Amino acid sequence: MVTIRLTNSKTRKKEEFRPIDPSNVRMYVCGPTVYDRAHLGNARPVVVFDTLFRLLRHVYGAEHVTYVRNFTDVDDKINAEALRRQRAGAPGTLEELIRQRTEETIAWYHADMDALGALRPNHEPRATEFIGQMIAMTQGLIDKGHAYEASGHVLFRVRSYKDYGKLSGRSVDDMIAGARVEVAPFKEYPMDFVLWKPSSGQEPGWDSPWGRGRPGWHIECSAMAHELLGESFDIHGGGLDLQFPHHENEIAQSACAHPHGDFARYWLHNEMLQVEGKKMSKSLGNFFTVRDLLDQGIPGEVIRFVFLMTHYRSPMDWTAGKARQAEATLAKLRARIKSPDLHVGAKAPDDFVACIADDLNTAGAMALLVNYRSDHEVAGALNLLGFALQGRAEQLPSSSARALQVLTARLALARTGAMTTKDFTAVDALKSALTAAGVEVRMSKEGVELVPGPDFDPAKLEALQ
RNA sequence: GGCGGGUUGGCGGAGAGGUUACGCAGCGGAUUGCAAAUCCGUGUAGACCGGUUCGAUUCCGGUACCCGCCUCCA
Repeated sequence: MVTIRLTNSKTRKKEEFRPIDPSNVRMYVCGPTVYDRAHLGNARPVVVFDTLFRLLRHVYGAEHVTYVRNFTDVDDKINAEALRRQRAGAPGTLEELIRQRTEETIAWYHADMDALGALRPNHEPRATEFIGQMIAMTQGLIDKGHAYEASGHVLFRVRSYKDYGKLSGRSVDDMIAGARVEVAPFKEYPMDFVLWKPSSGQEPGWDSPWGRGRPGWHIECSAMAHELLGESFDIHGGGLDLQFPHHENEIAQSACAHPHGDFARYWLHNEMLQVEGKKMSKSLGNFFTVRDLLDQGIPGEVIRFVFLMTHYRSPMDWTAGKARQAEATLAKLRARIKSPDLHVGAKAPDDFVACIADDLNTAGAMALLVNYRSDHEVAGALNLLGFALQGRAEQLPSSSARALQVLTARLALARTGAMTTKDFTAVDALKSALTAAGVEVRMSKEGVELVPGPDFDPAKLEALQ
């Protein structure tokens, strides 16, 4: 059995991973708020935890791992977008427009993350499907004295949980001293946070013991994790930005609601993404979505490869240069696998698995990968990381494949002739036309080989026939 | 202001208290009609200052700089 070691944010140490139940390893990862296209930063945790998911499946068996990632579909940004559409003349009630918006965003999200080669989690619960559980949990917290009702809101009583701040290494007093947010007047204590809040007529709402309202953000993850994974589960993941306050609040709620459970035993946080050395933000104008990159012709697997080149606990800098290098490296790796069909089920080499099992050291694993000499090792490693074995060349439409065959033969013939006549003008003309179509021309003693490159243009190629 | 993280060769980026990381680029060579691709060879880097040690880039302390979270955007 491979030993997996993970850096647990809870203890700040790299620890050996021991699942509660090896026949059902359970992981929860915070998913997106579905109000708009996922930006590149949203994709990092998806790729990181997809890698962990694949590793767990490799070690414990695919049917023995349960991965849950939620969709937050109750949020003021969604409401705002729906309202904007209604004002712009879109037909339907606000509720319908909200539903429409979340449905369409989830479809985008799926399409974009599929393109990155991320497996779908076993469960993708939507907050709106678990309102009942959230209300029950909130009521339970009130009953136990961990929460209170004030001005139509229900608030969590932070001082009732002694370990509050432990995960993020903050003391409650320090946070109050440095707080920059205005404190709502109905709070008993400045750090108390909302479990339930009232909804106006326009806002989506559900009936509750505290009137028509909607849940606060943090309670959904606690309620859904409990419902789908139980009082105690193995891994909870998300971006470092969520460590405080989101995860801190999840722990407080869950620990108080289910004092006999551990909630999550291992907490994993991925560092943030930057773009060309700077934080990606709308104000800096370097903000872009996964779809933007895909539309620019950067394949999803290249994005995935770039992400894996950096360890998940280091800030990752997205640069155009890295994308180019990743694309070239990936193409080279593929070129080594002469017969992809023979390696469909190839297992990753032991040292490769061990490297990834060591706190997801994907960057180190990449170094091993580029040095494997056998097809089978390369294929196994690519399989584990979720890369297809077939590159662009094998996925060509049949018309392009035929054109390549024809042109290979023609070039070889012209070259053989030129060898004797010493007149290479025709050969060179064909070669530059092929290069212009994005095809790499390889000529050696063994013969002629045409390899479509990243800029391959099937139309130009077929025109040459 | 509070809390956390980082600083490795031209670039990217790991591990390990003492032996070449690795990749890309560069340079030299082989090969090639010319190229490309490929193959071979080539780089003693570790922010700064102390400490521990026979020995530190790796451990400890401090300094500087950078970054993130605490605030809509992850």
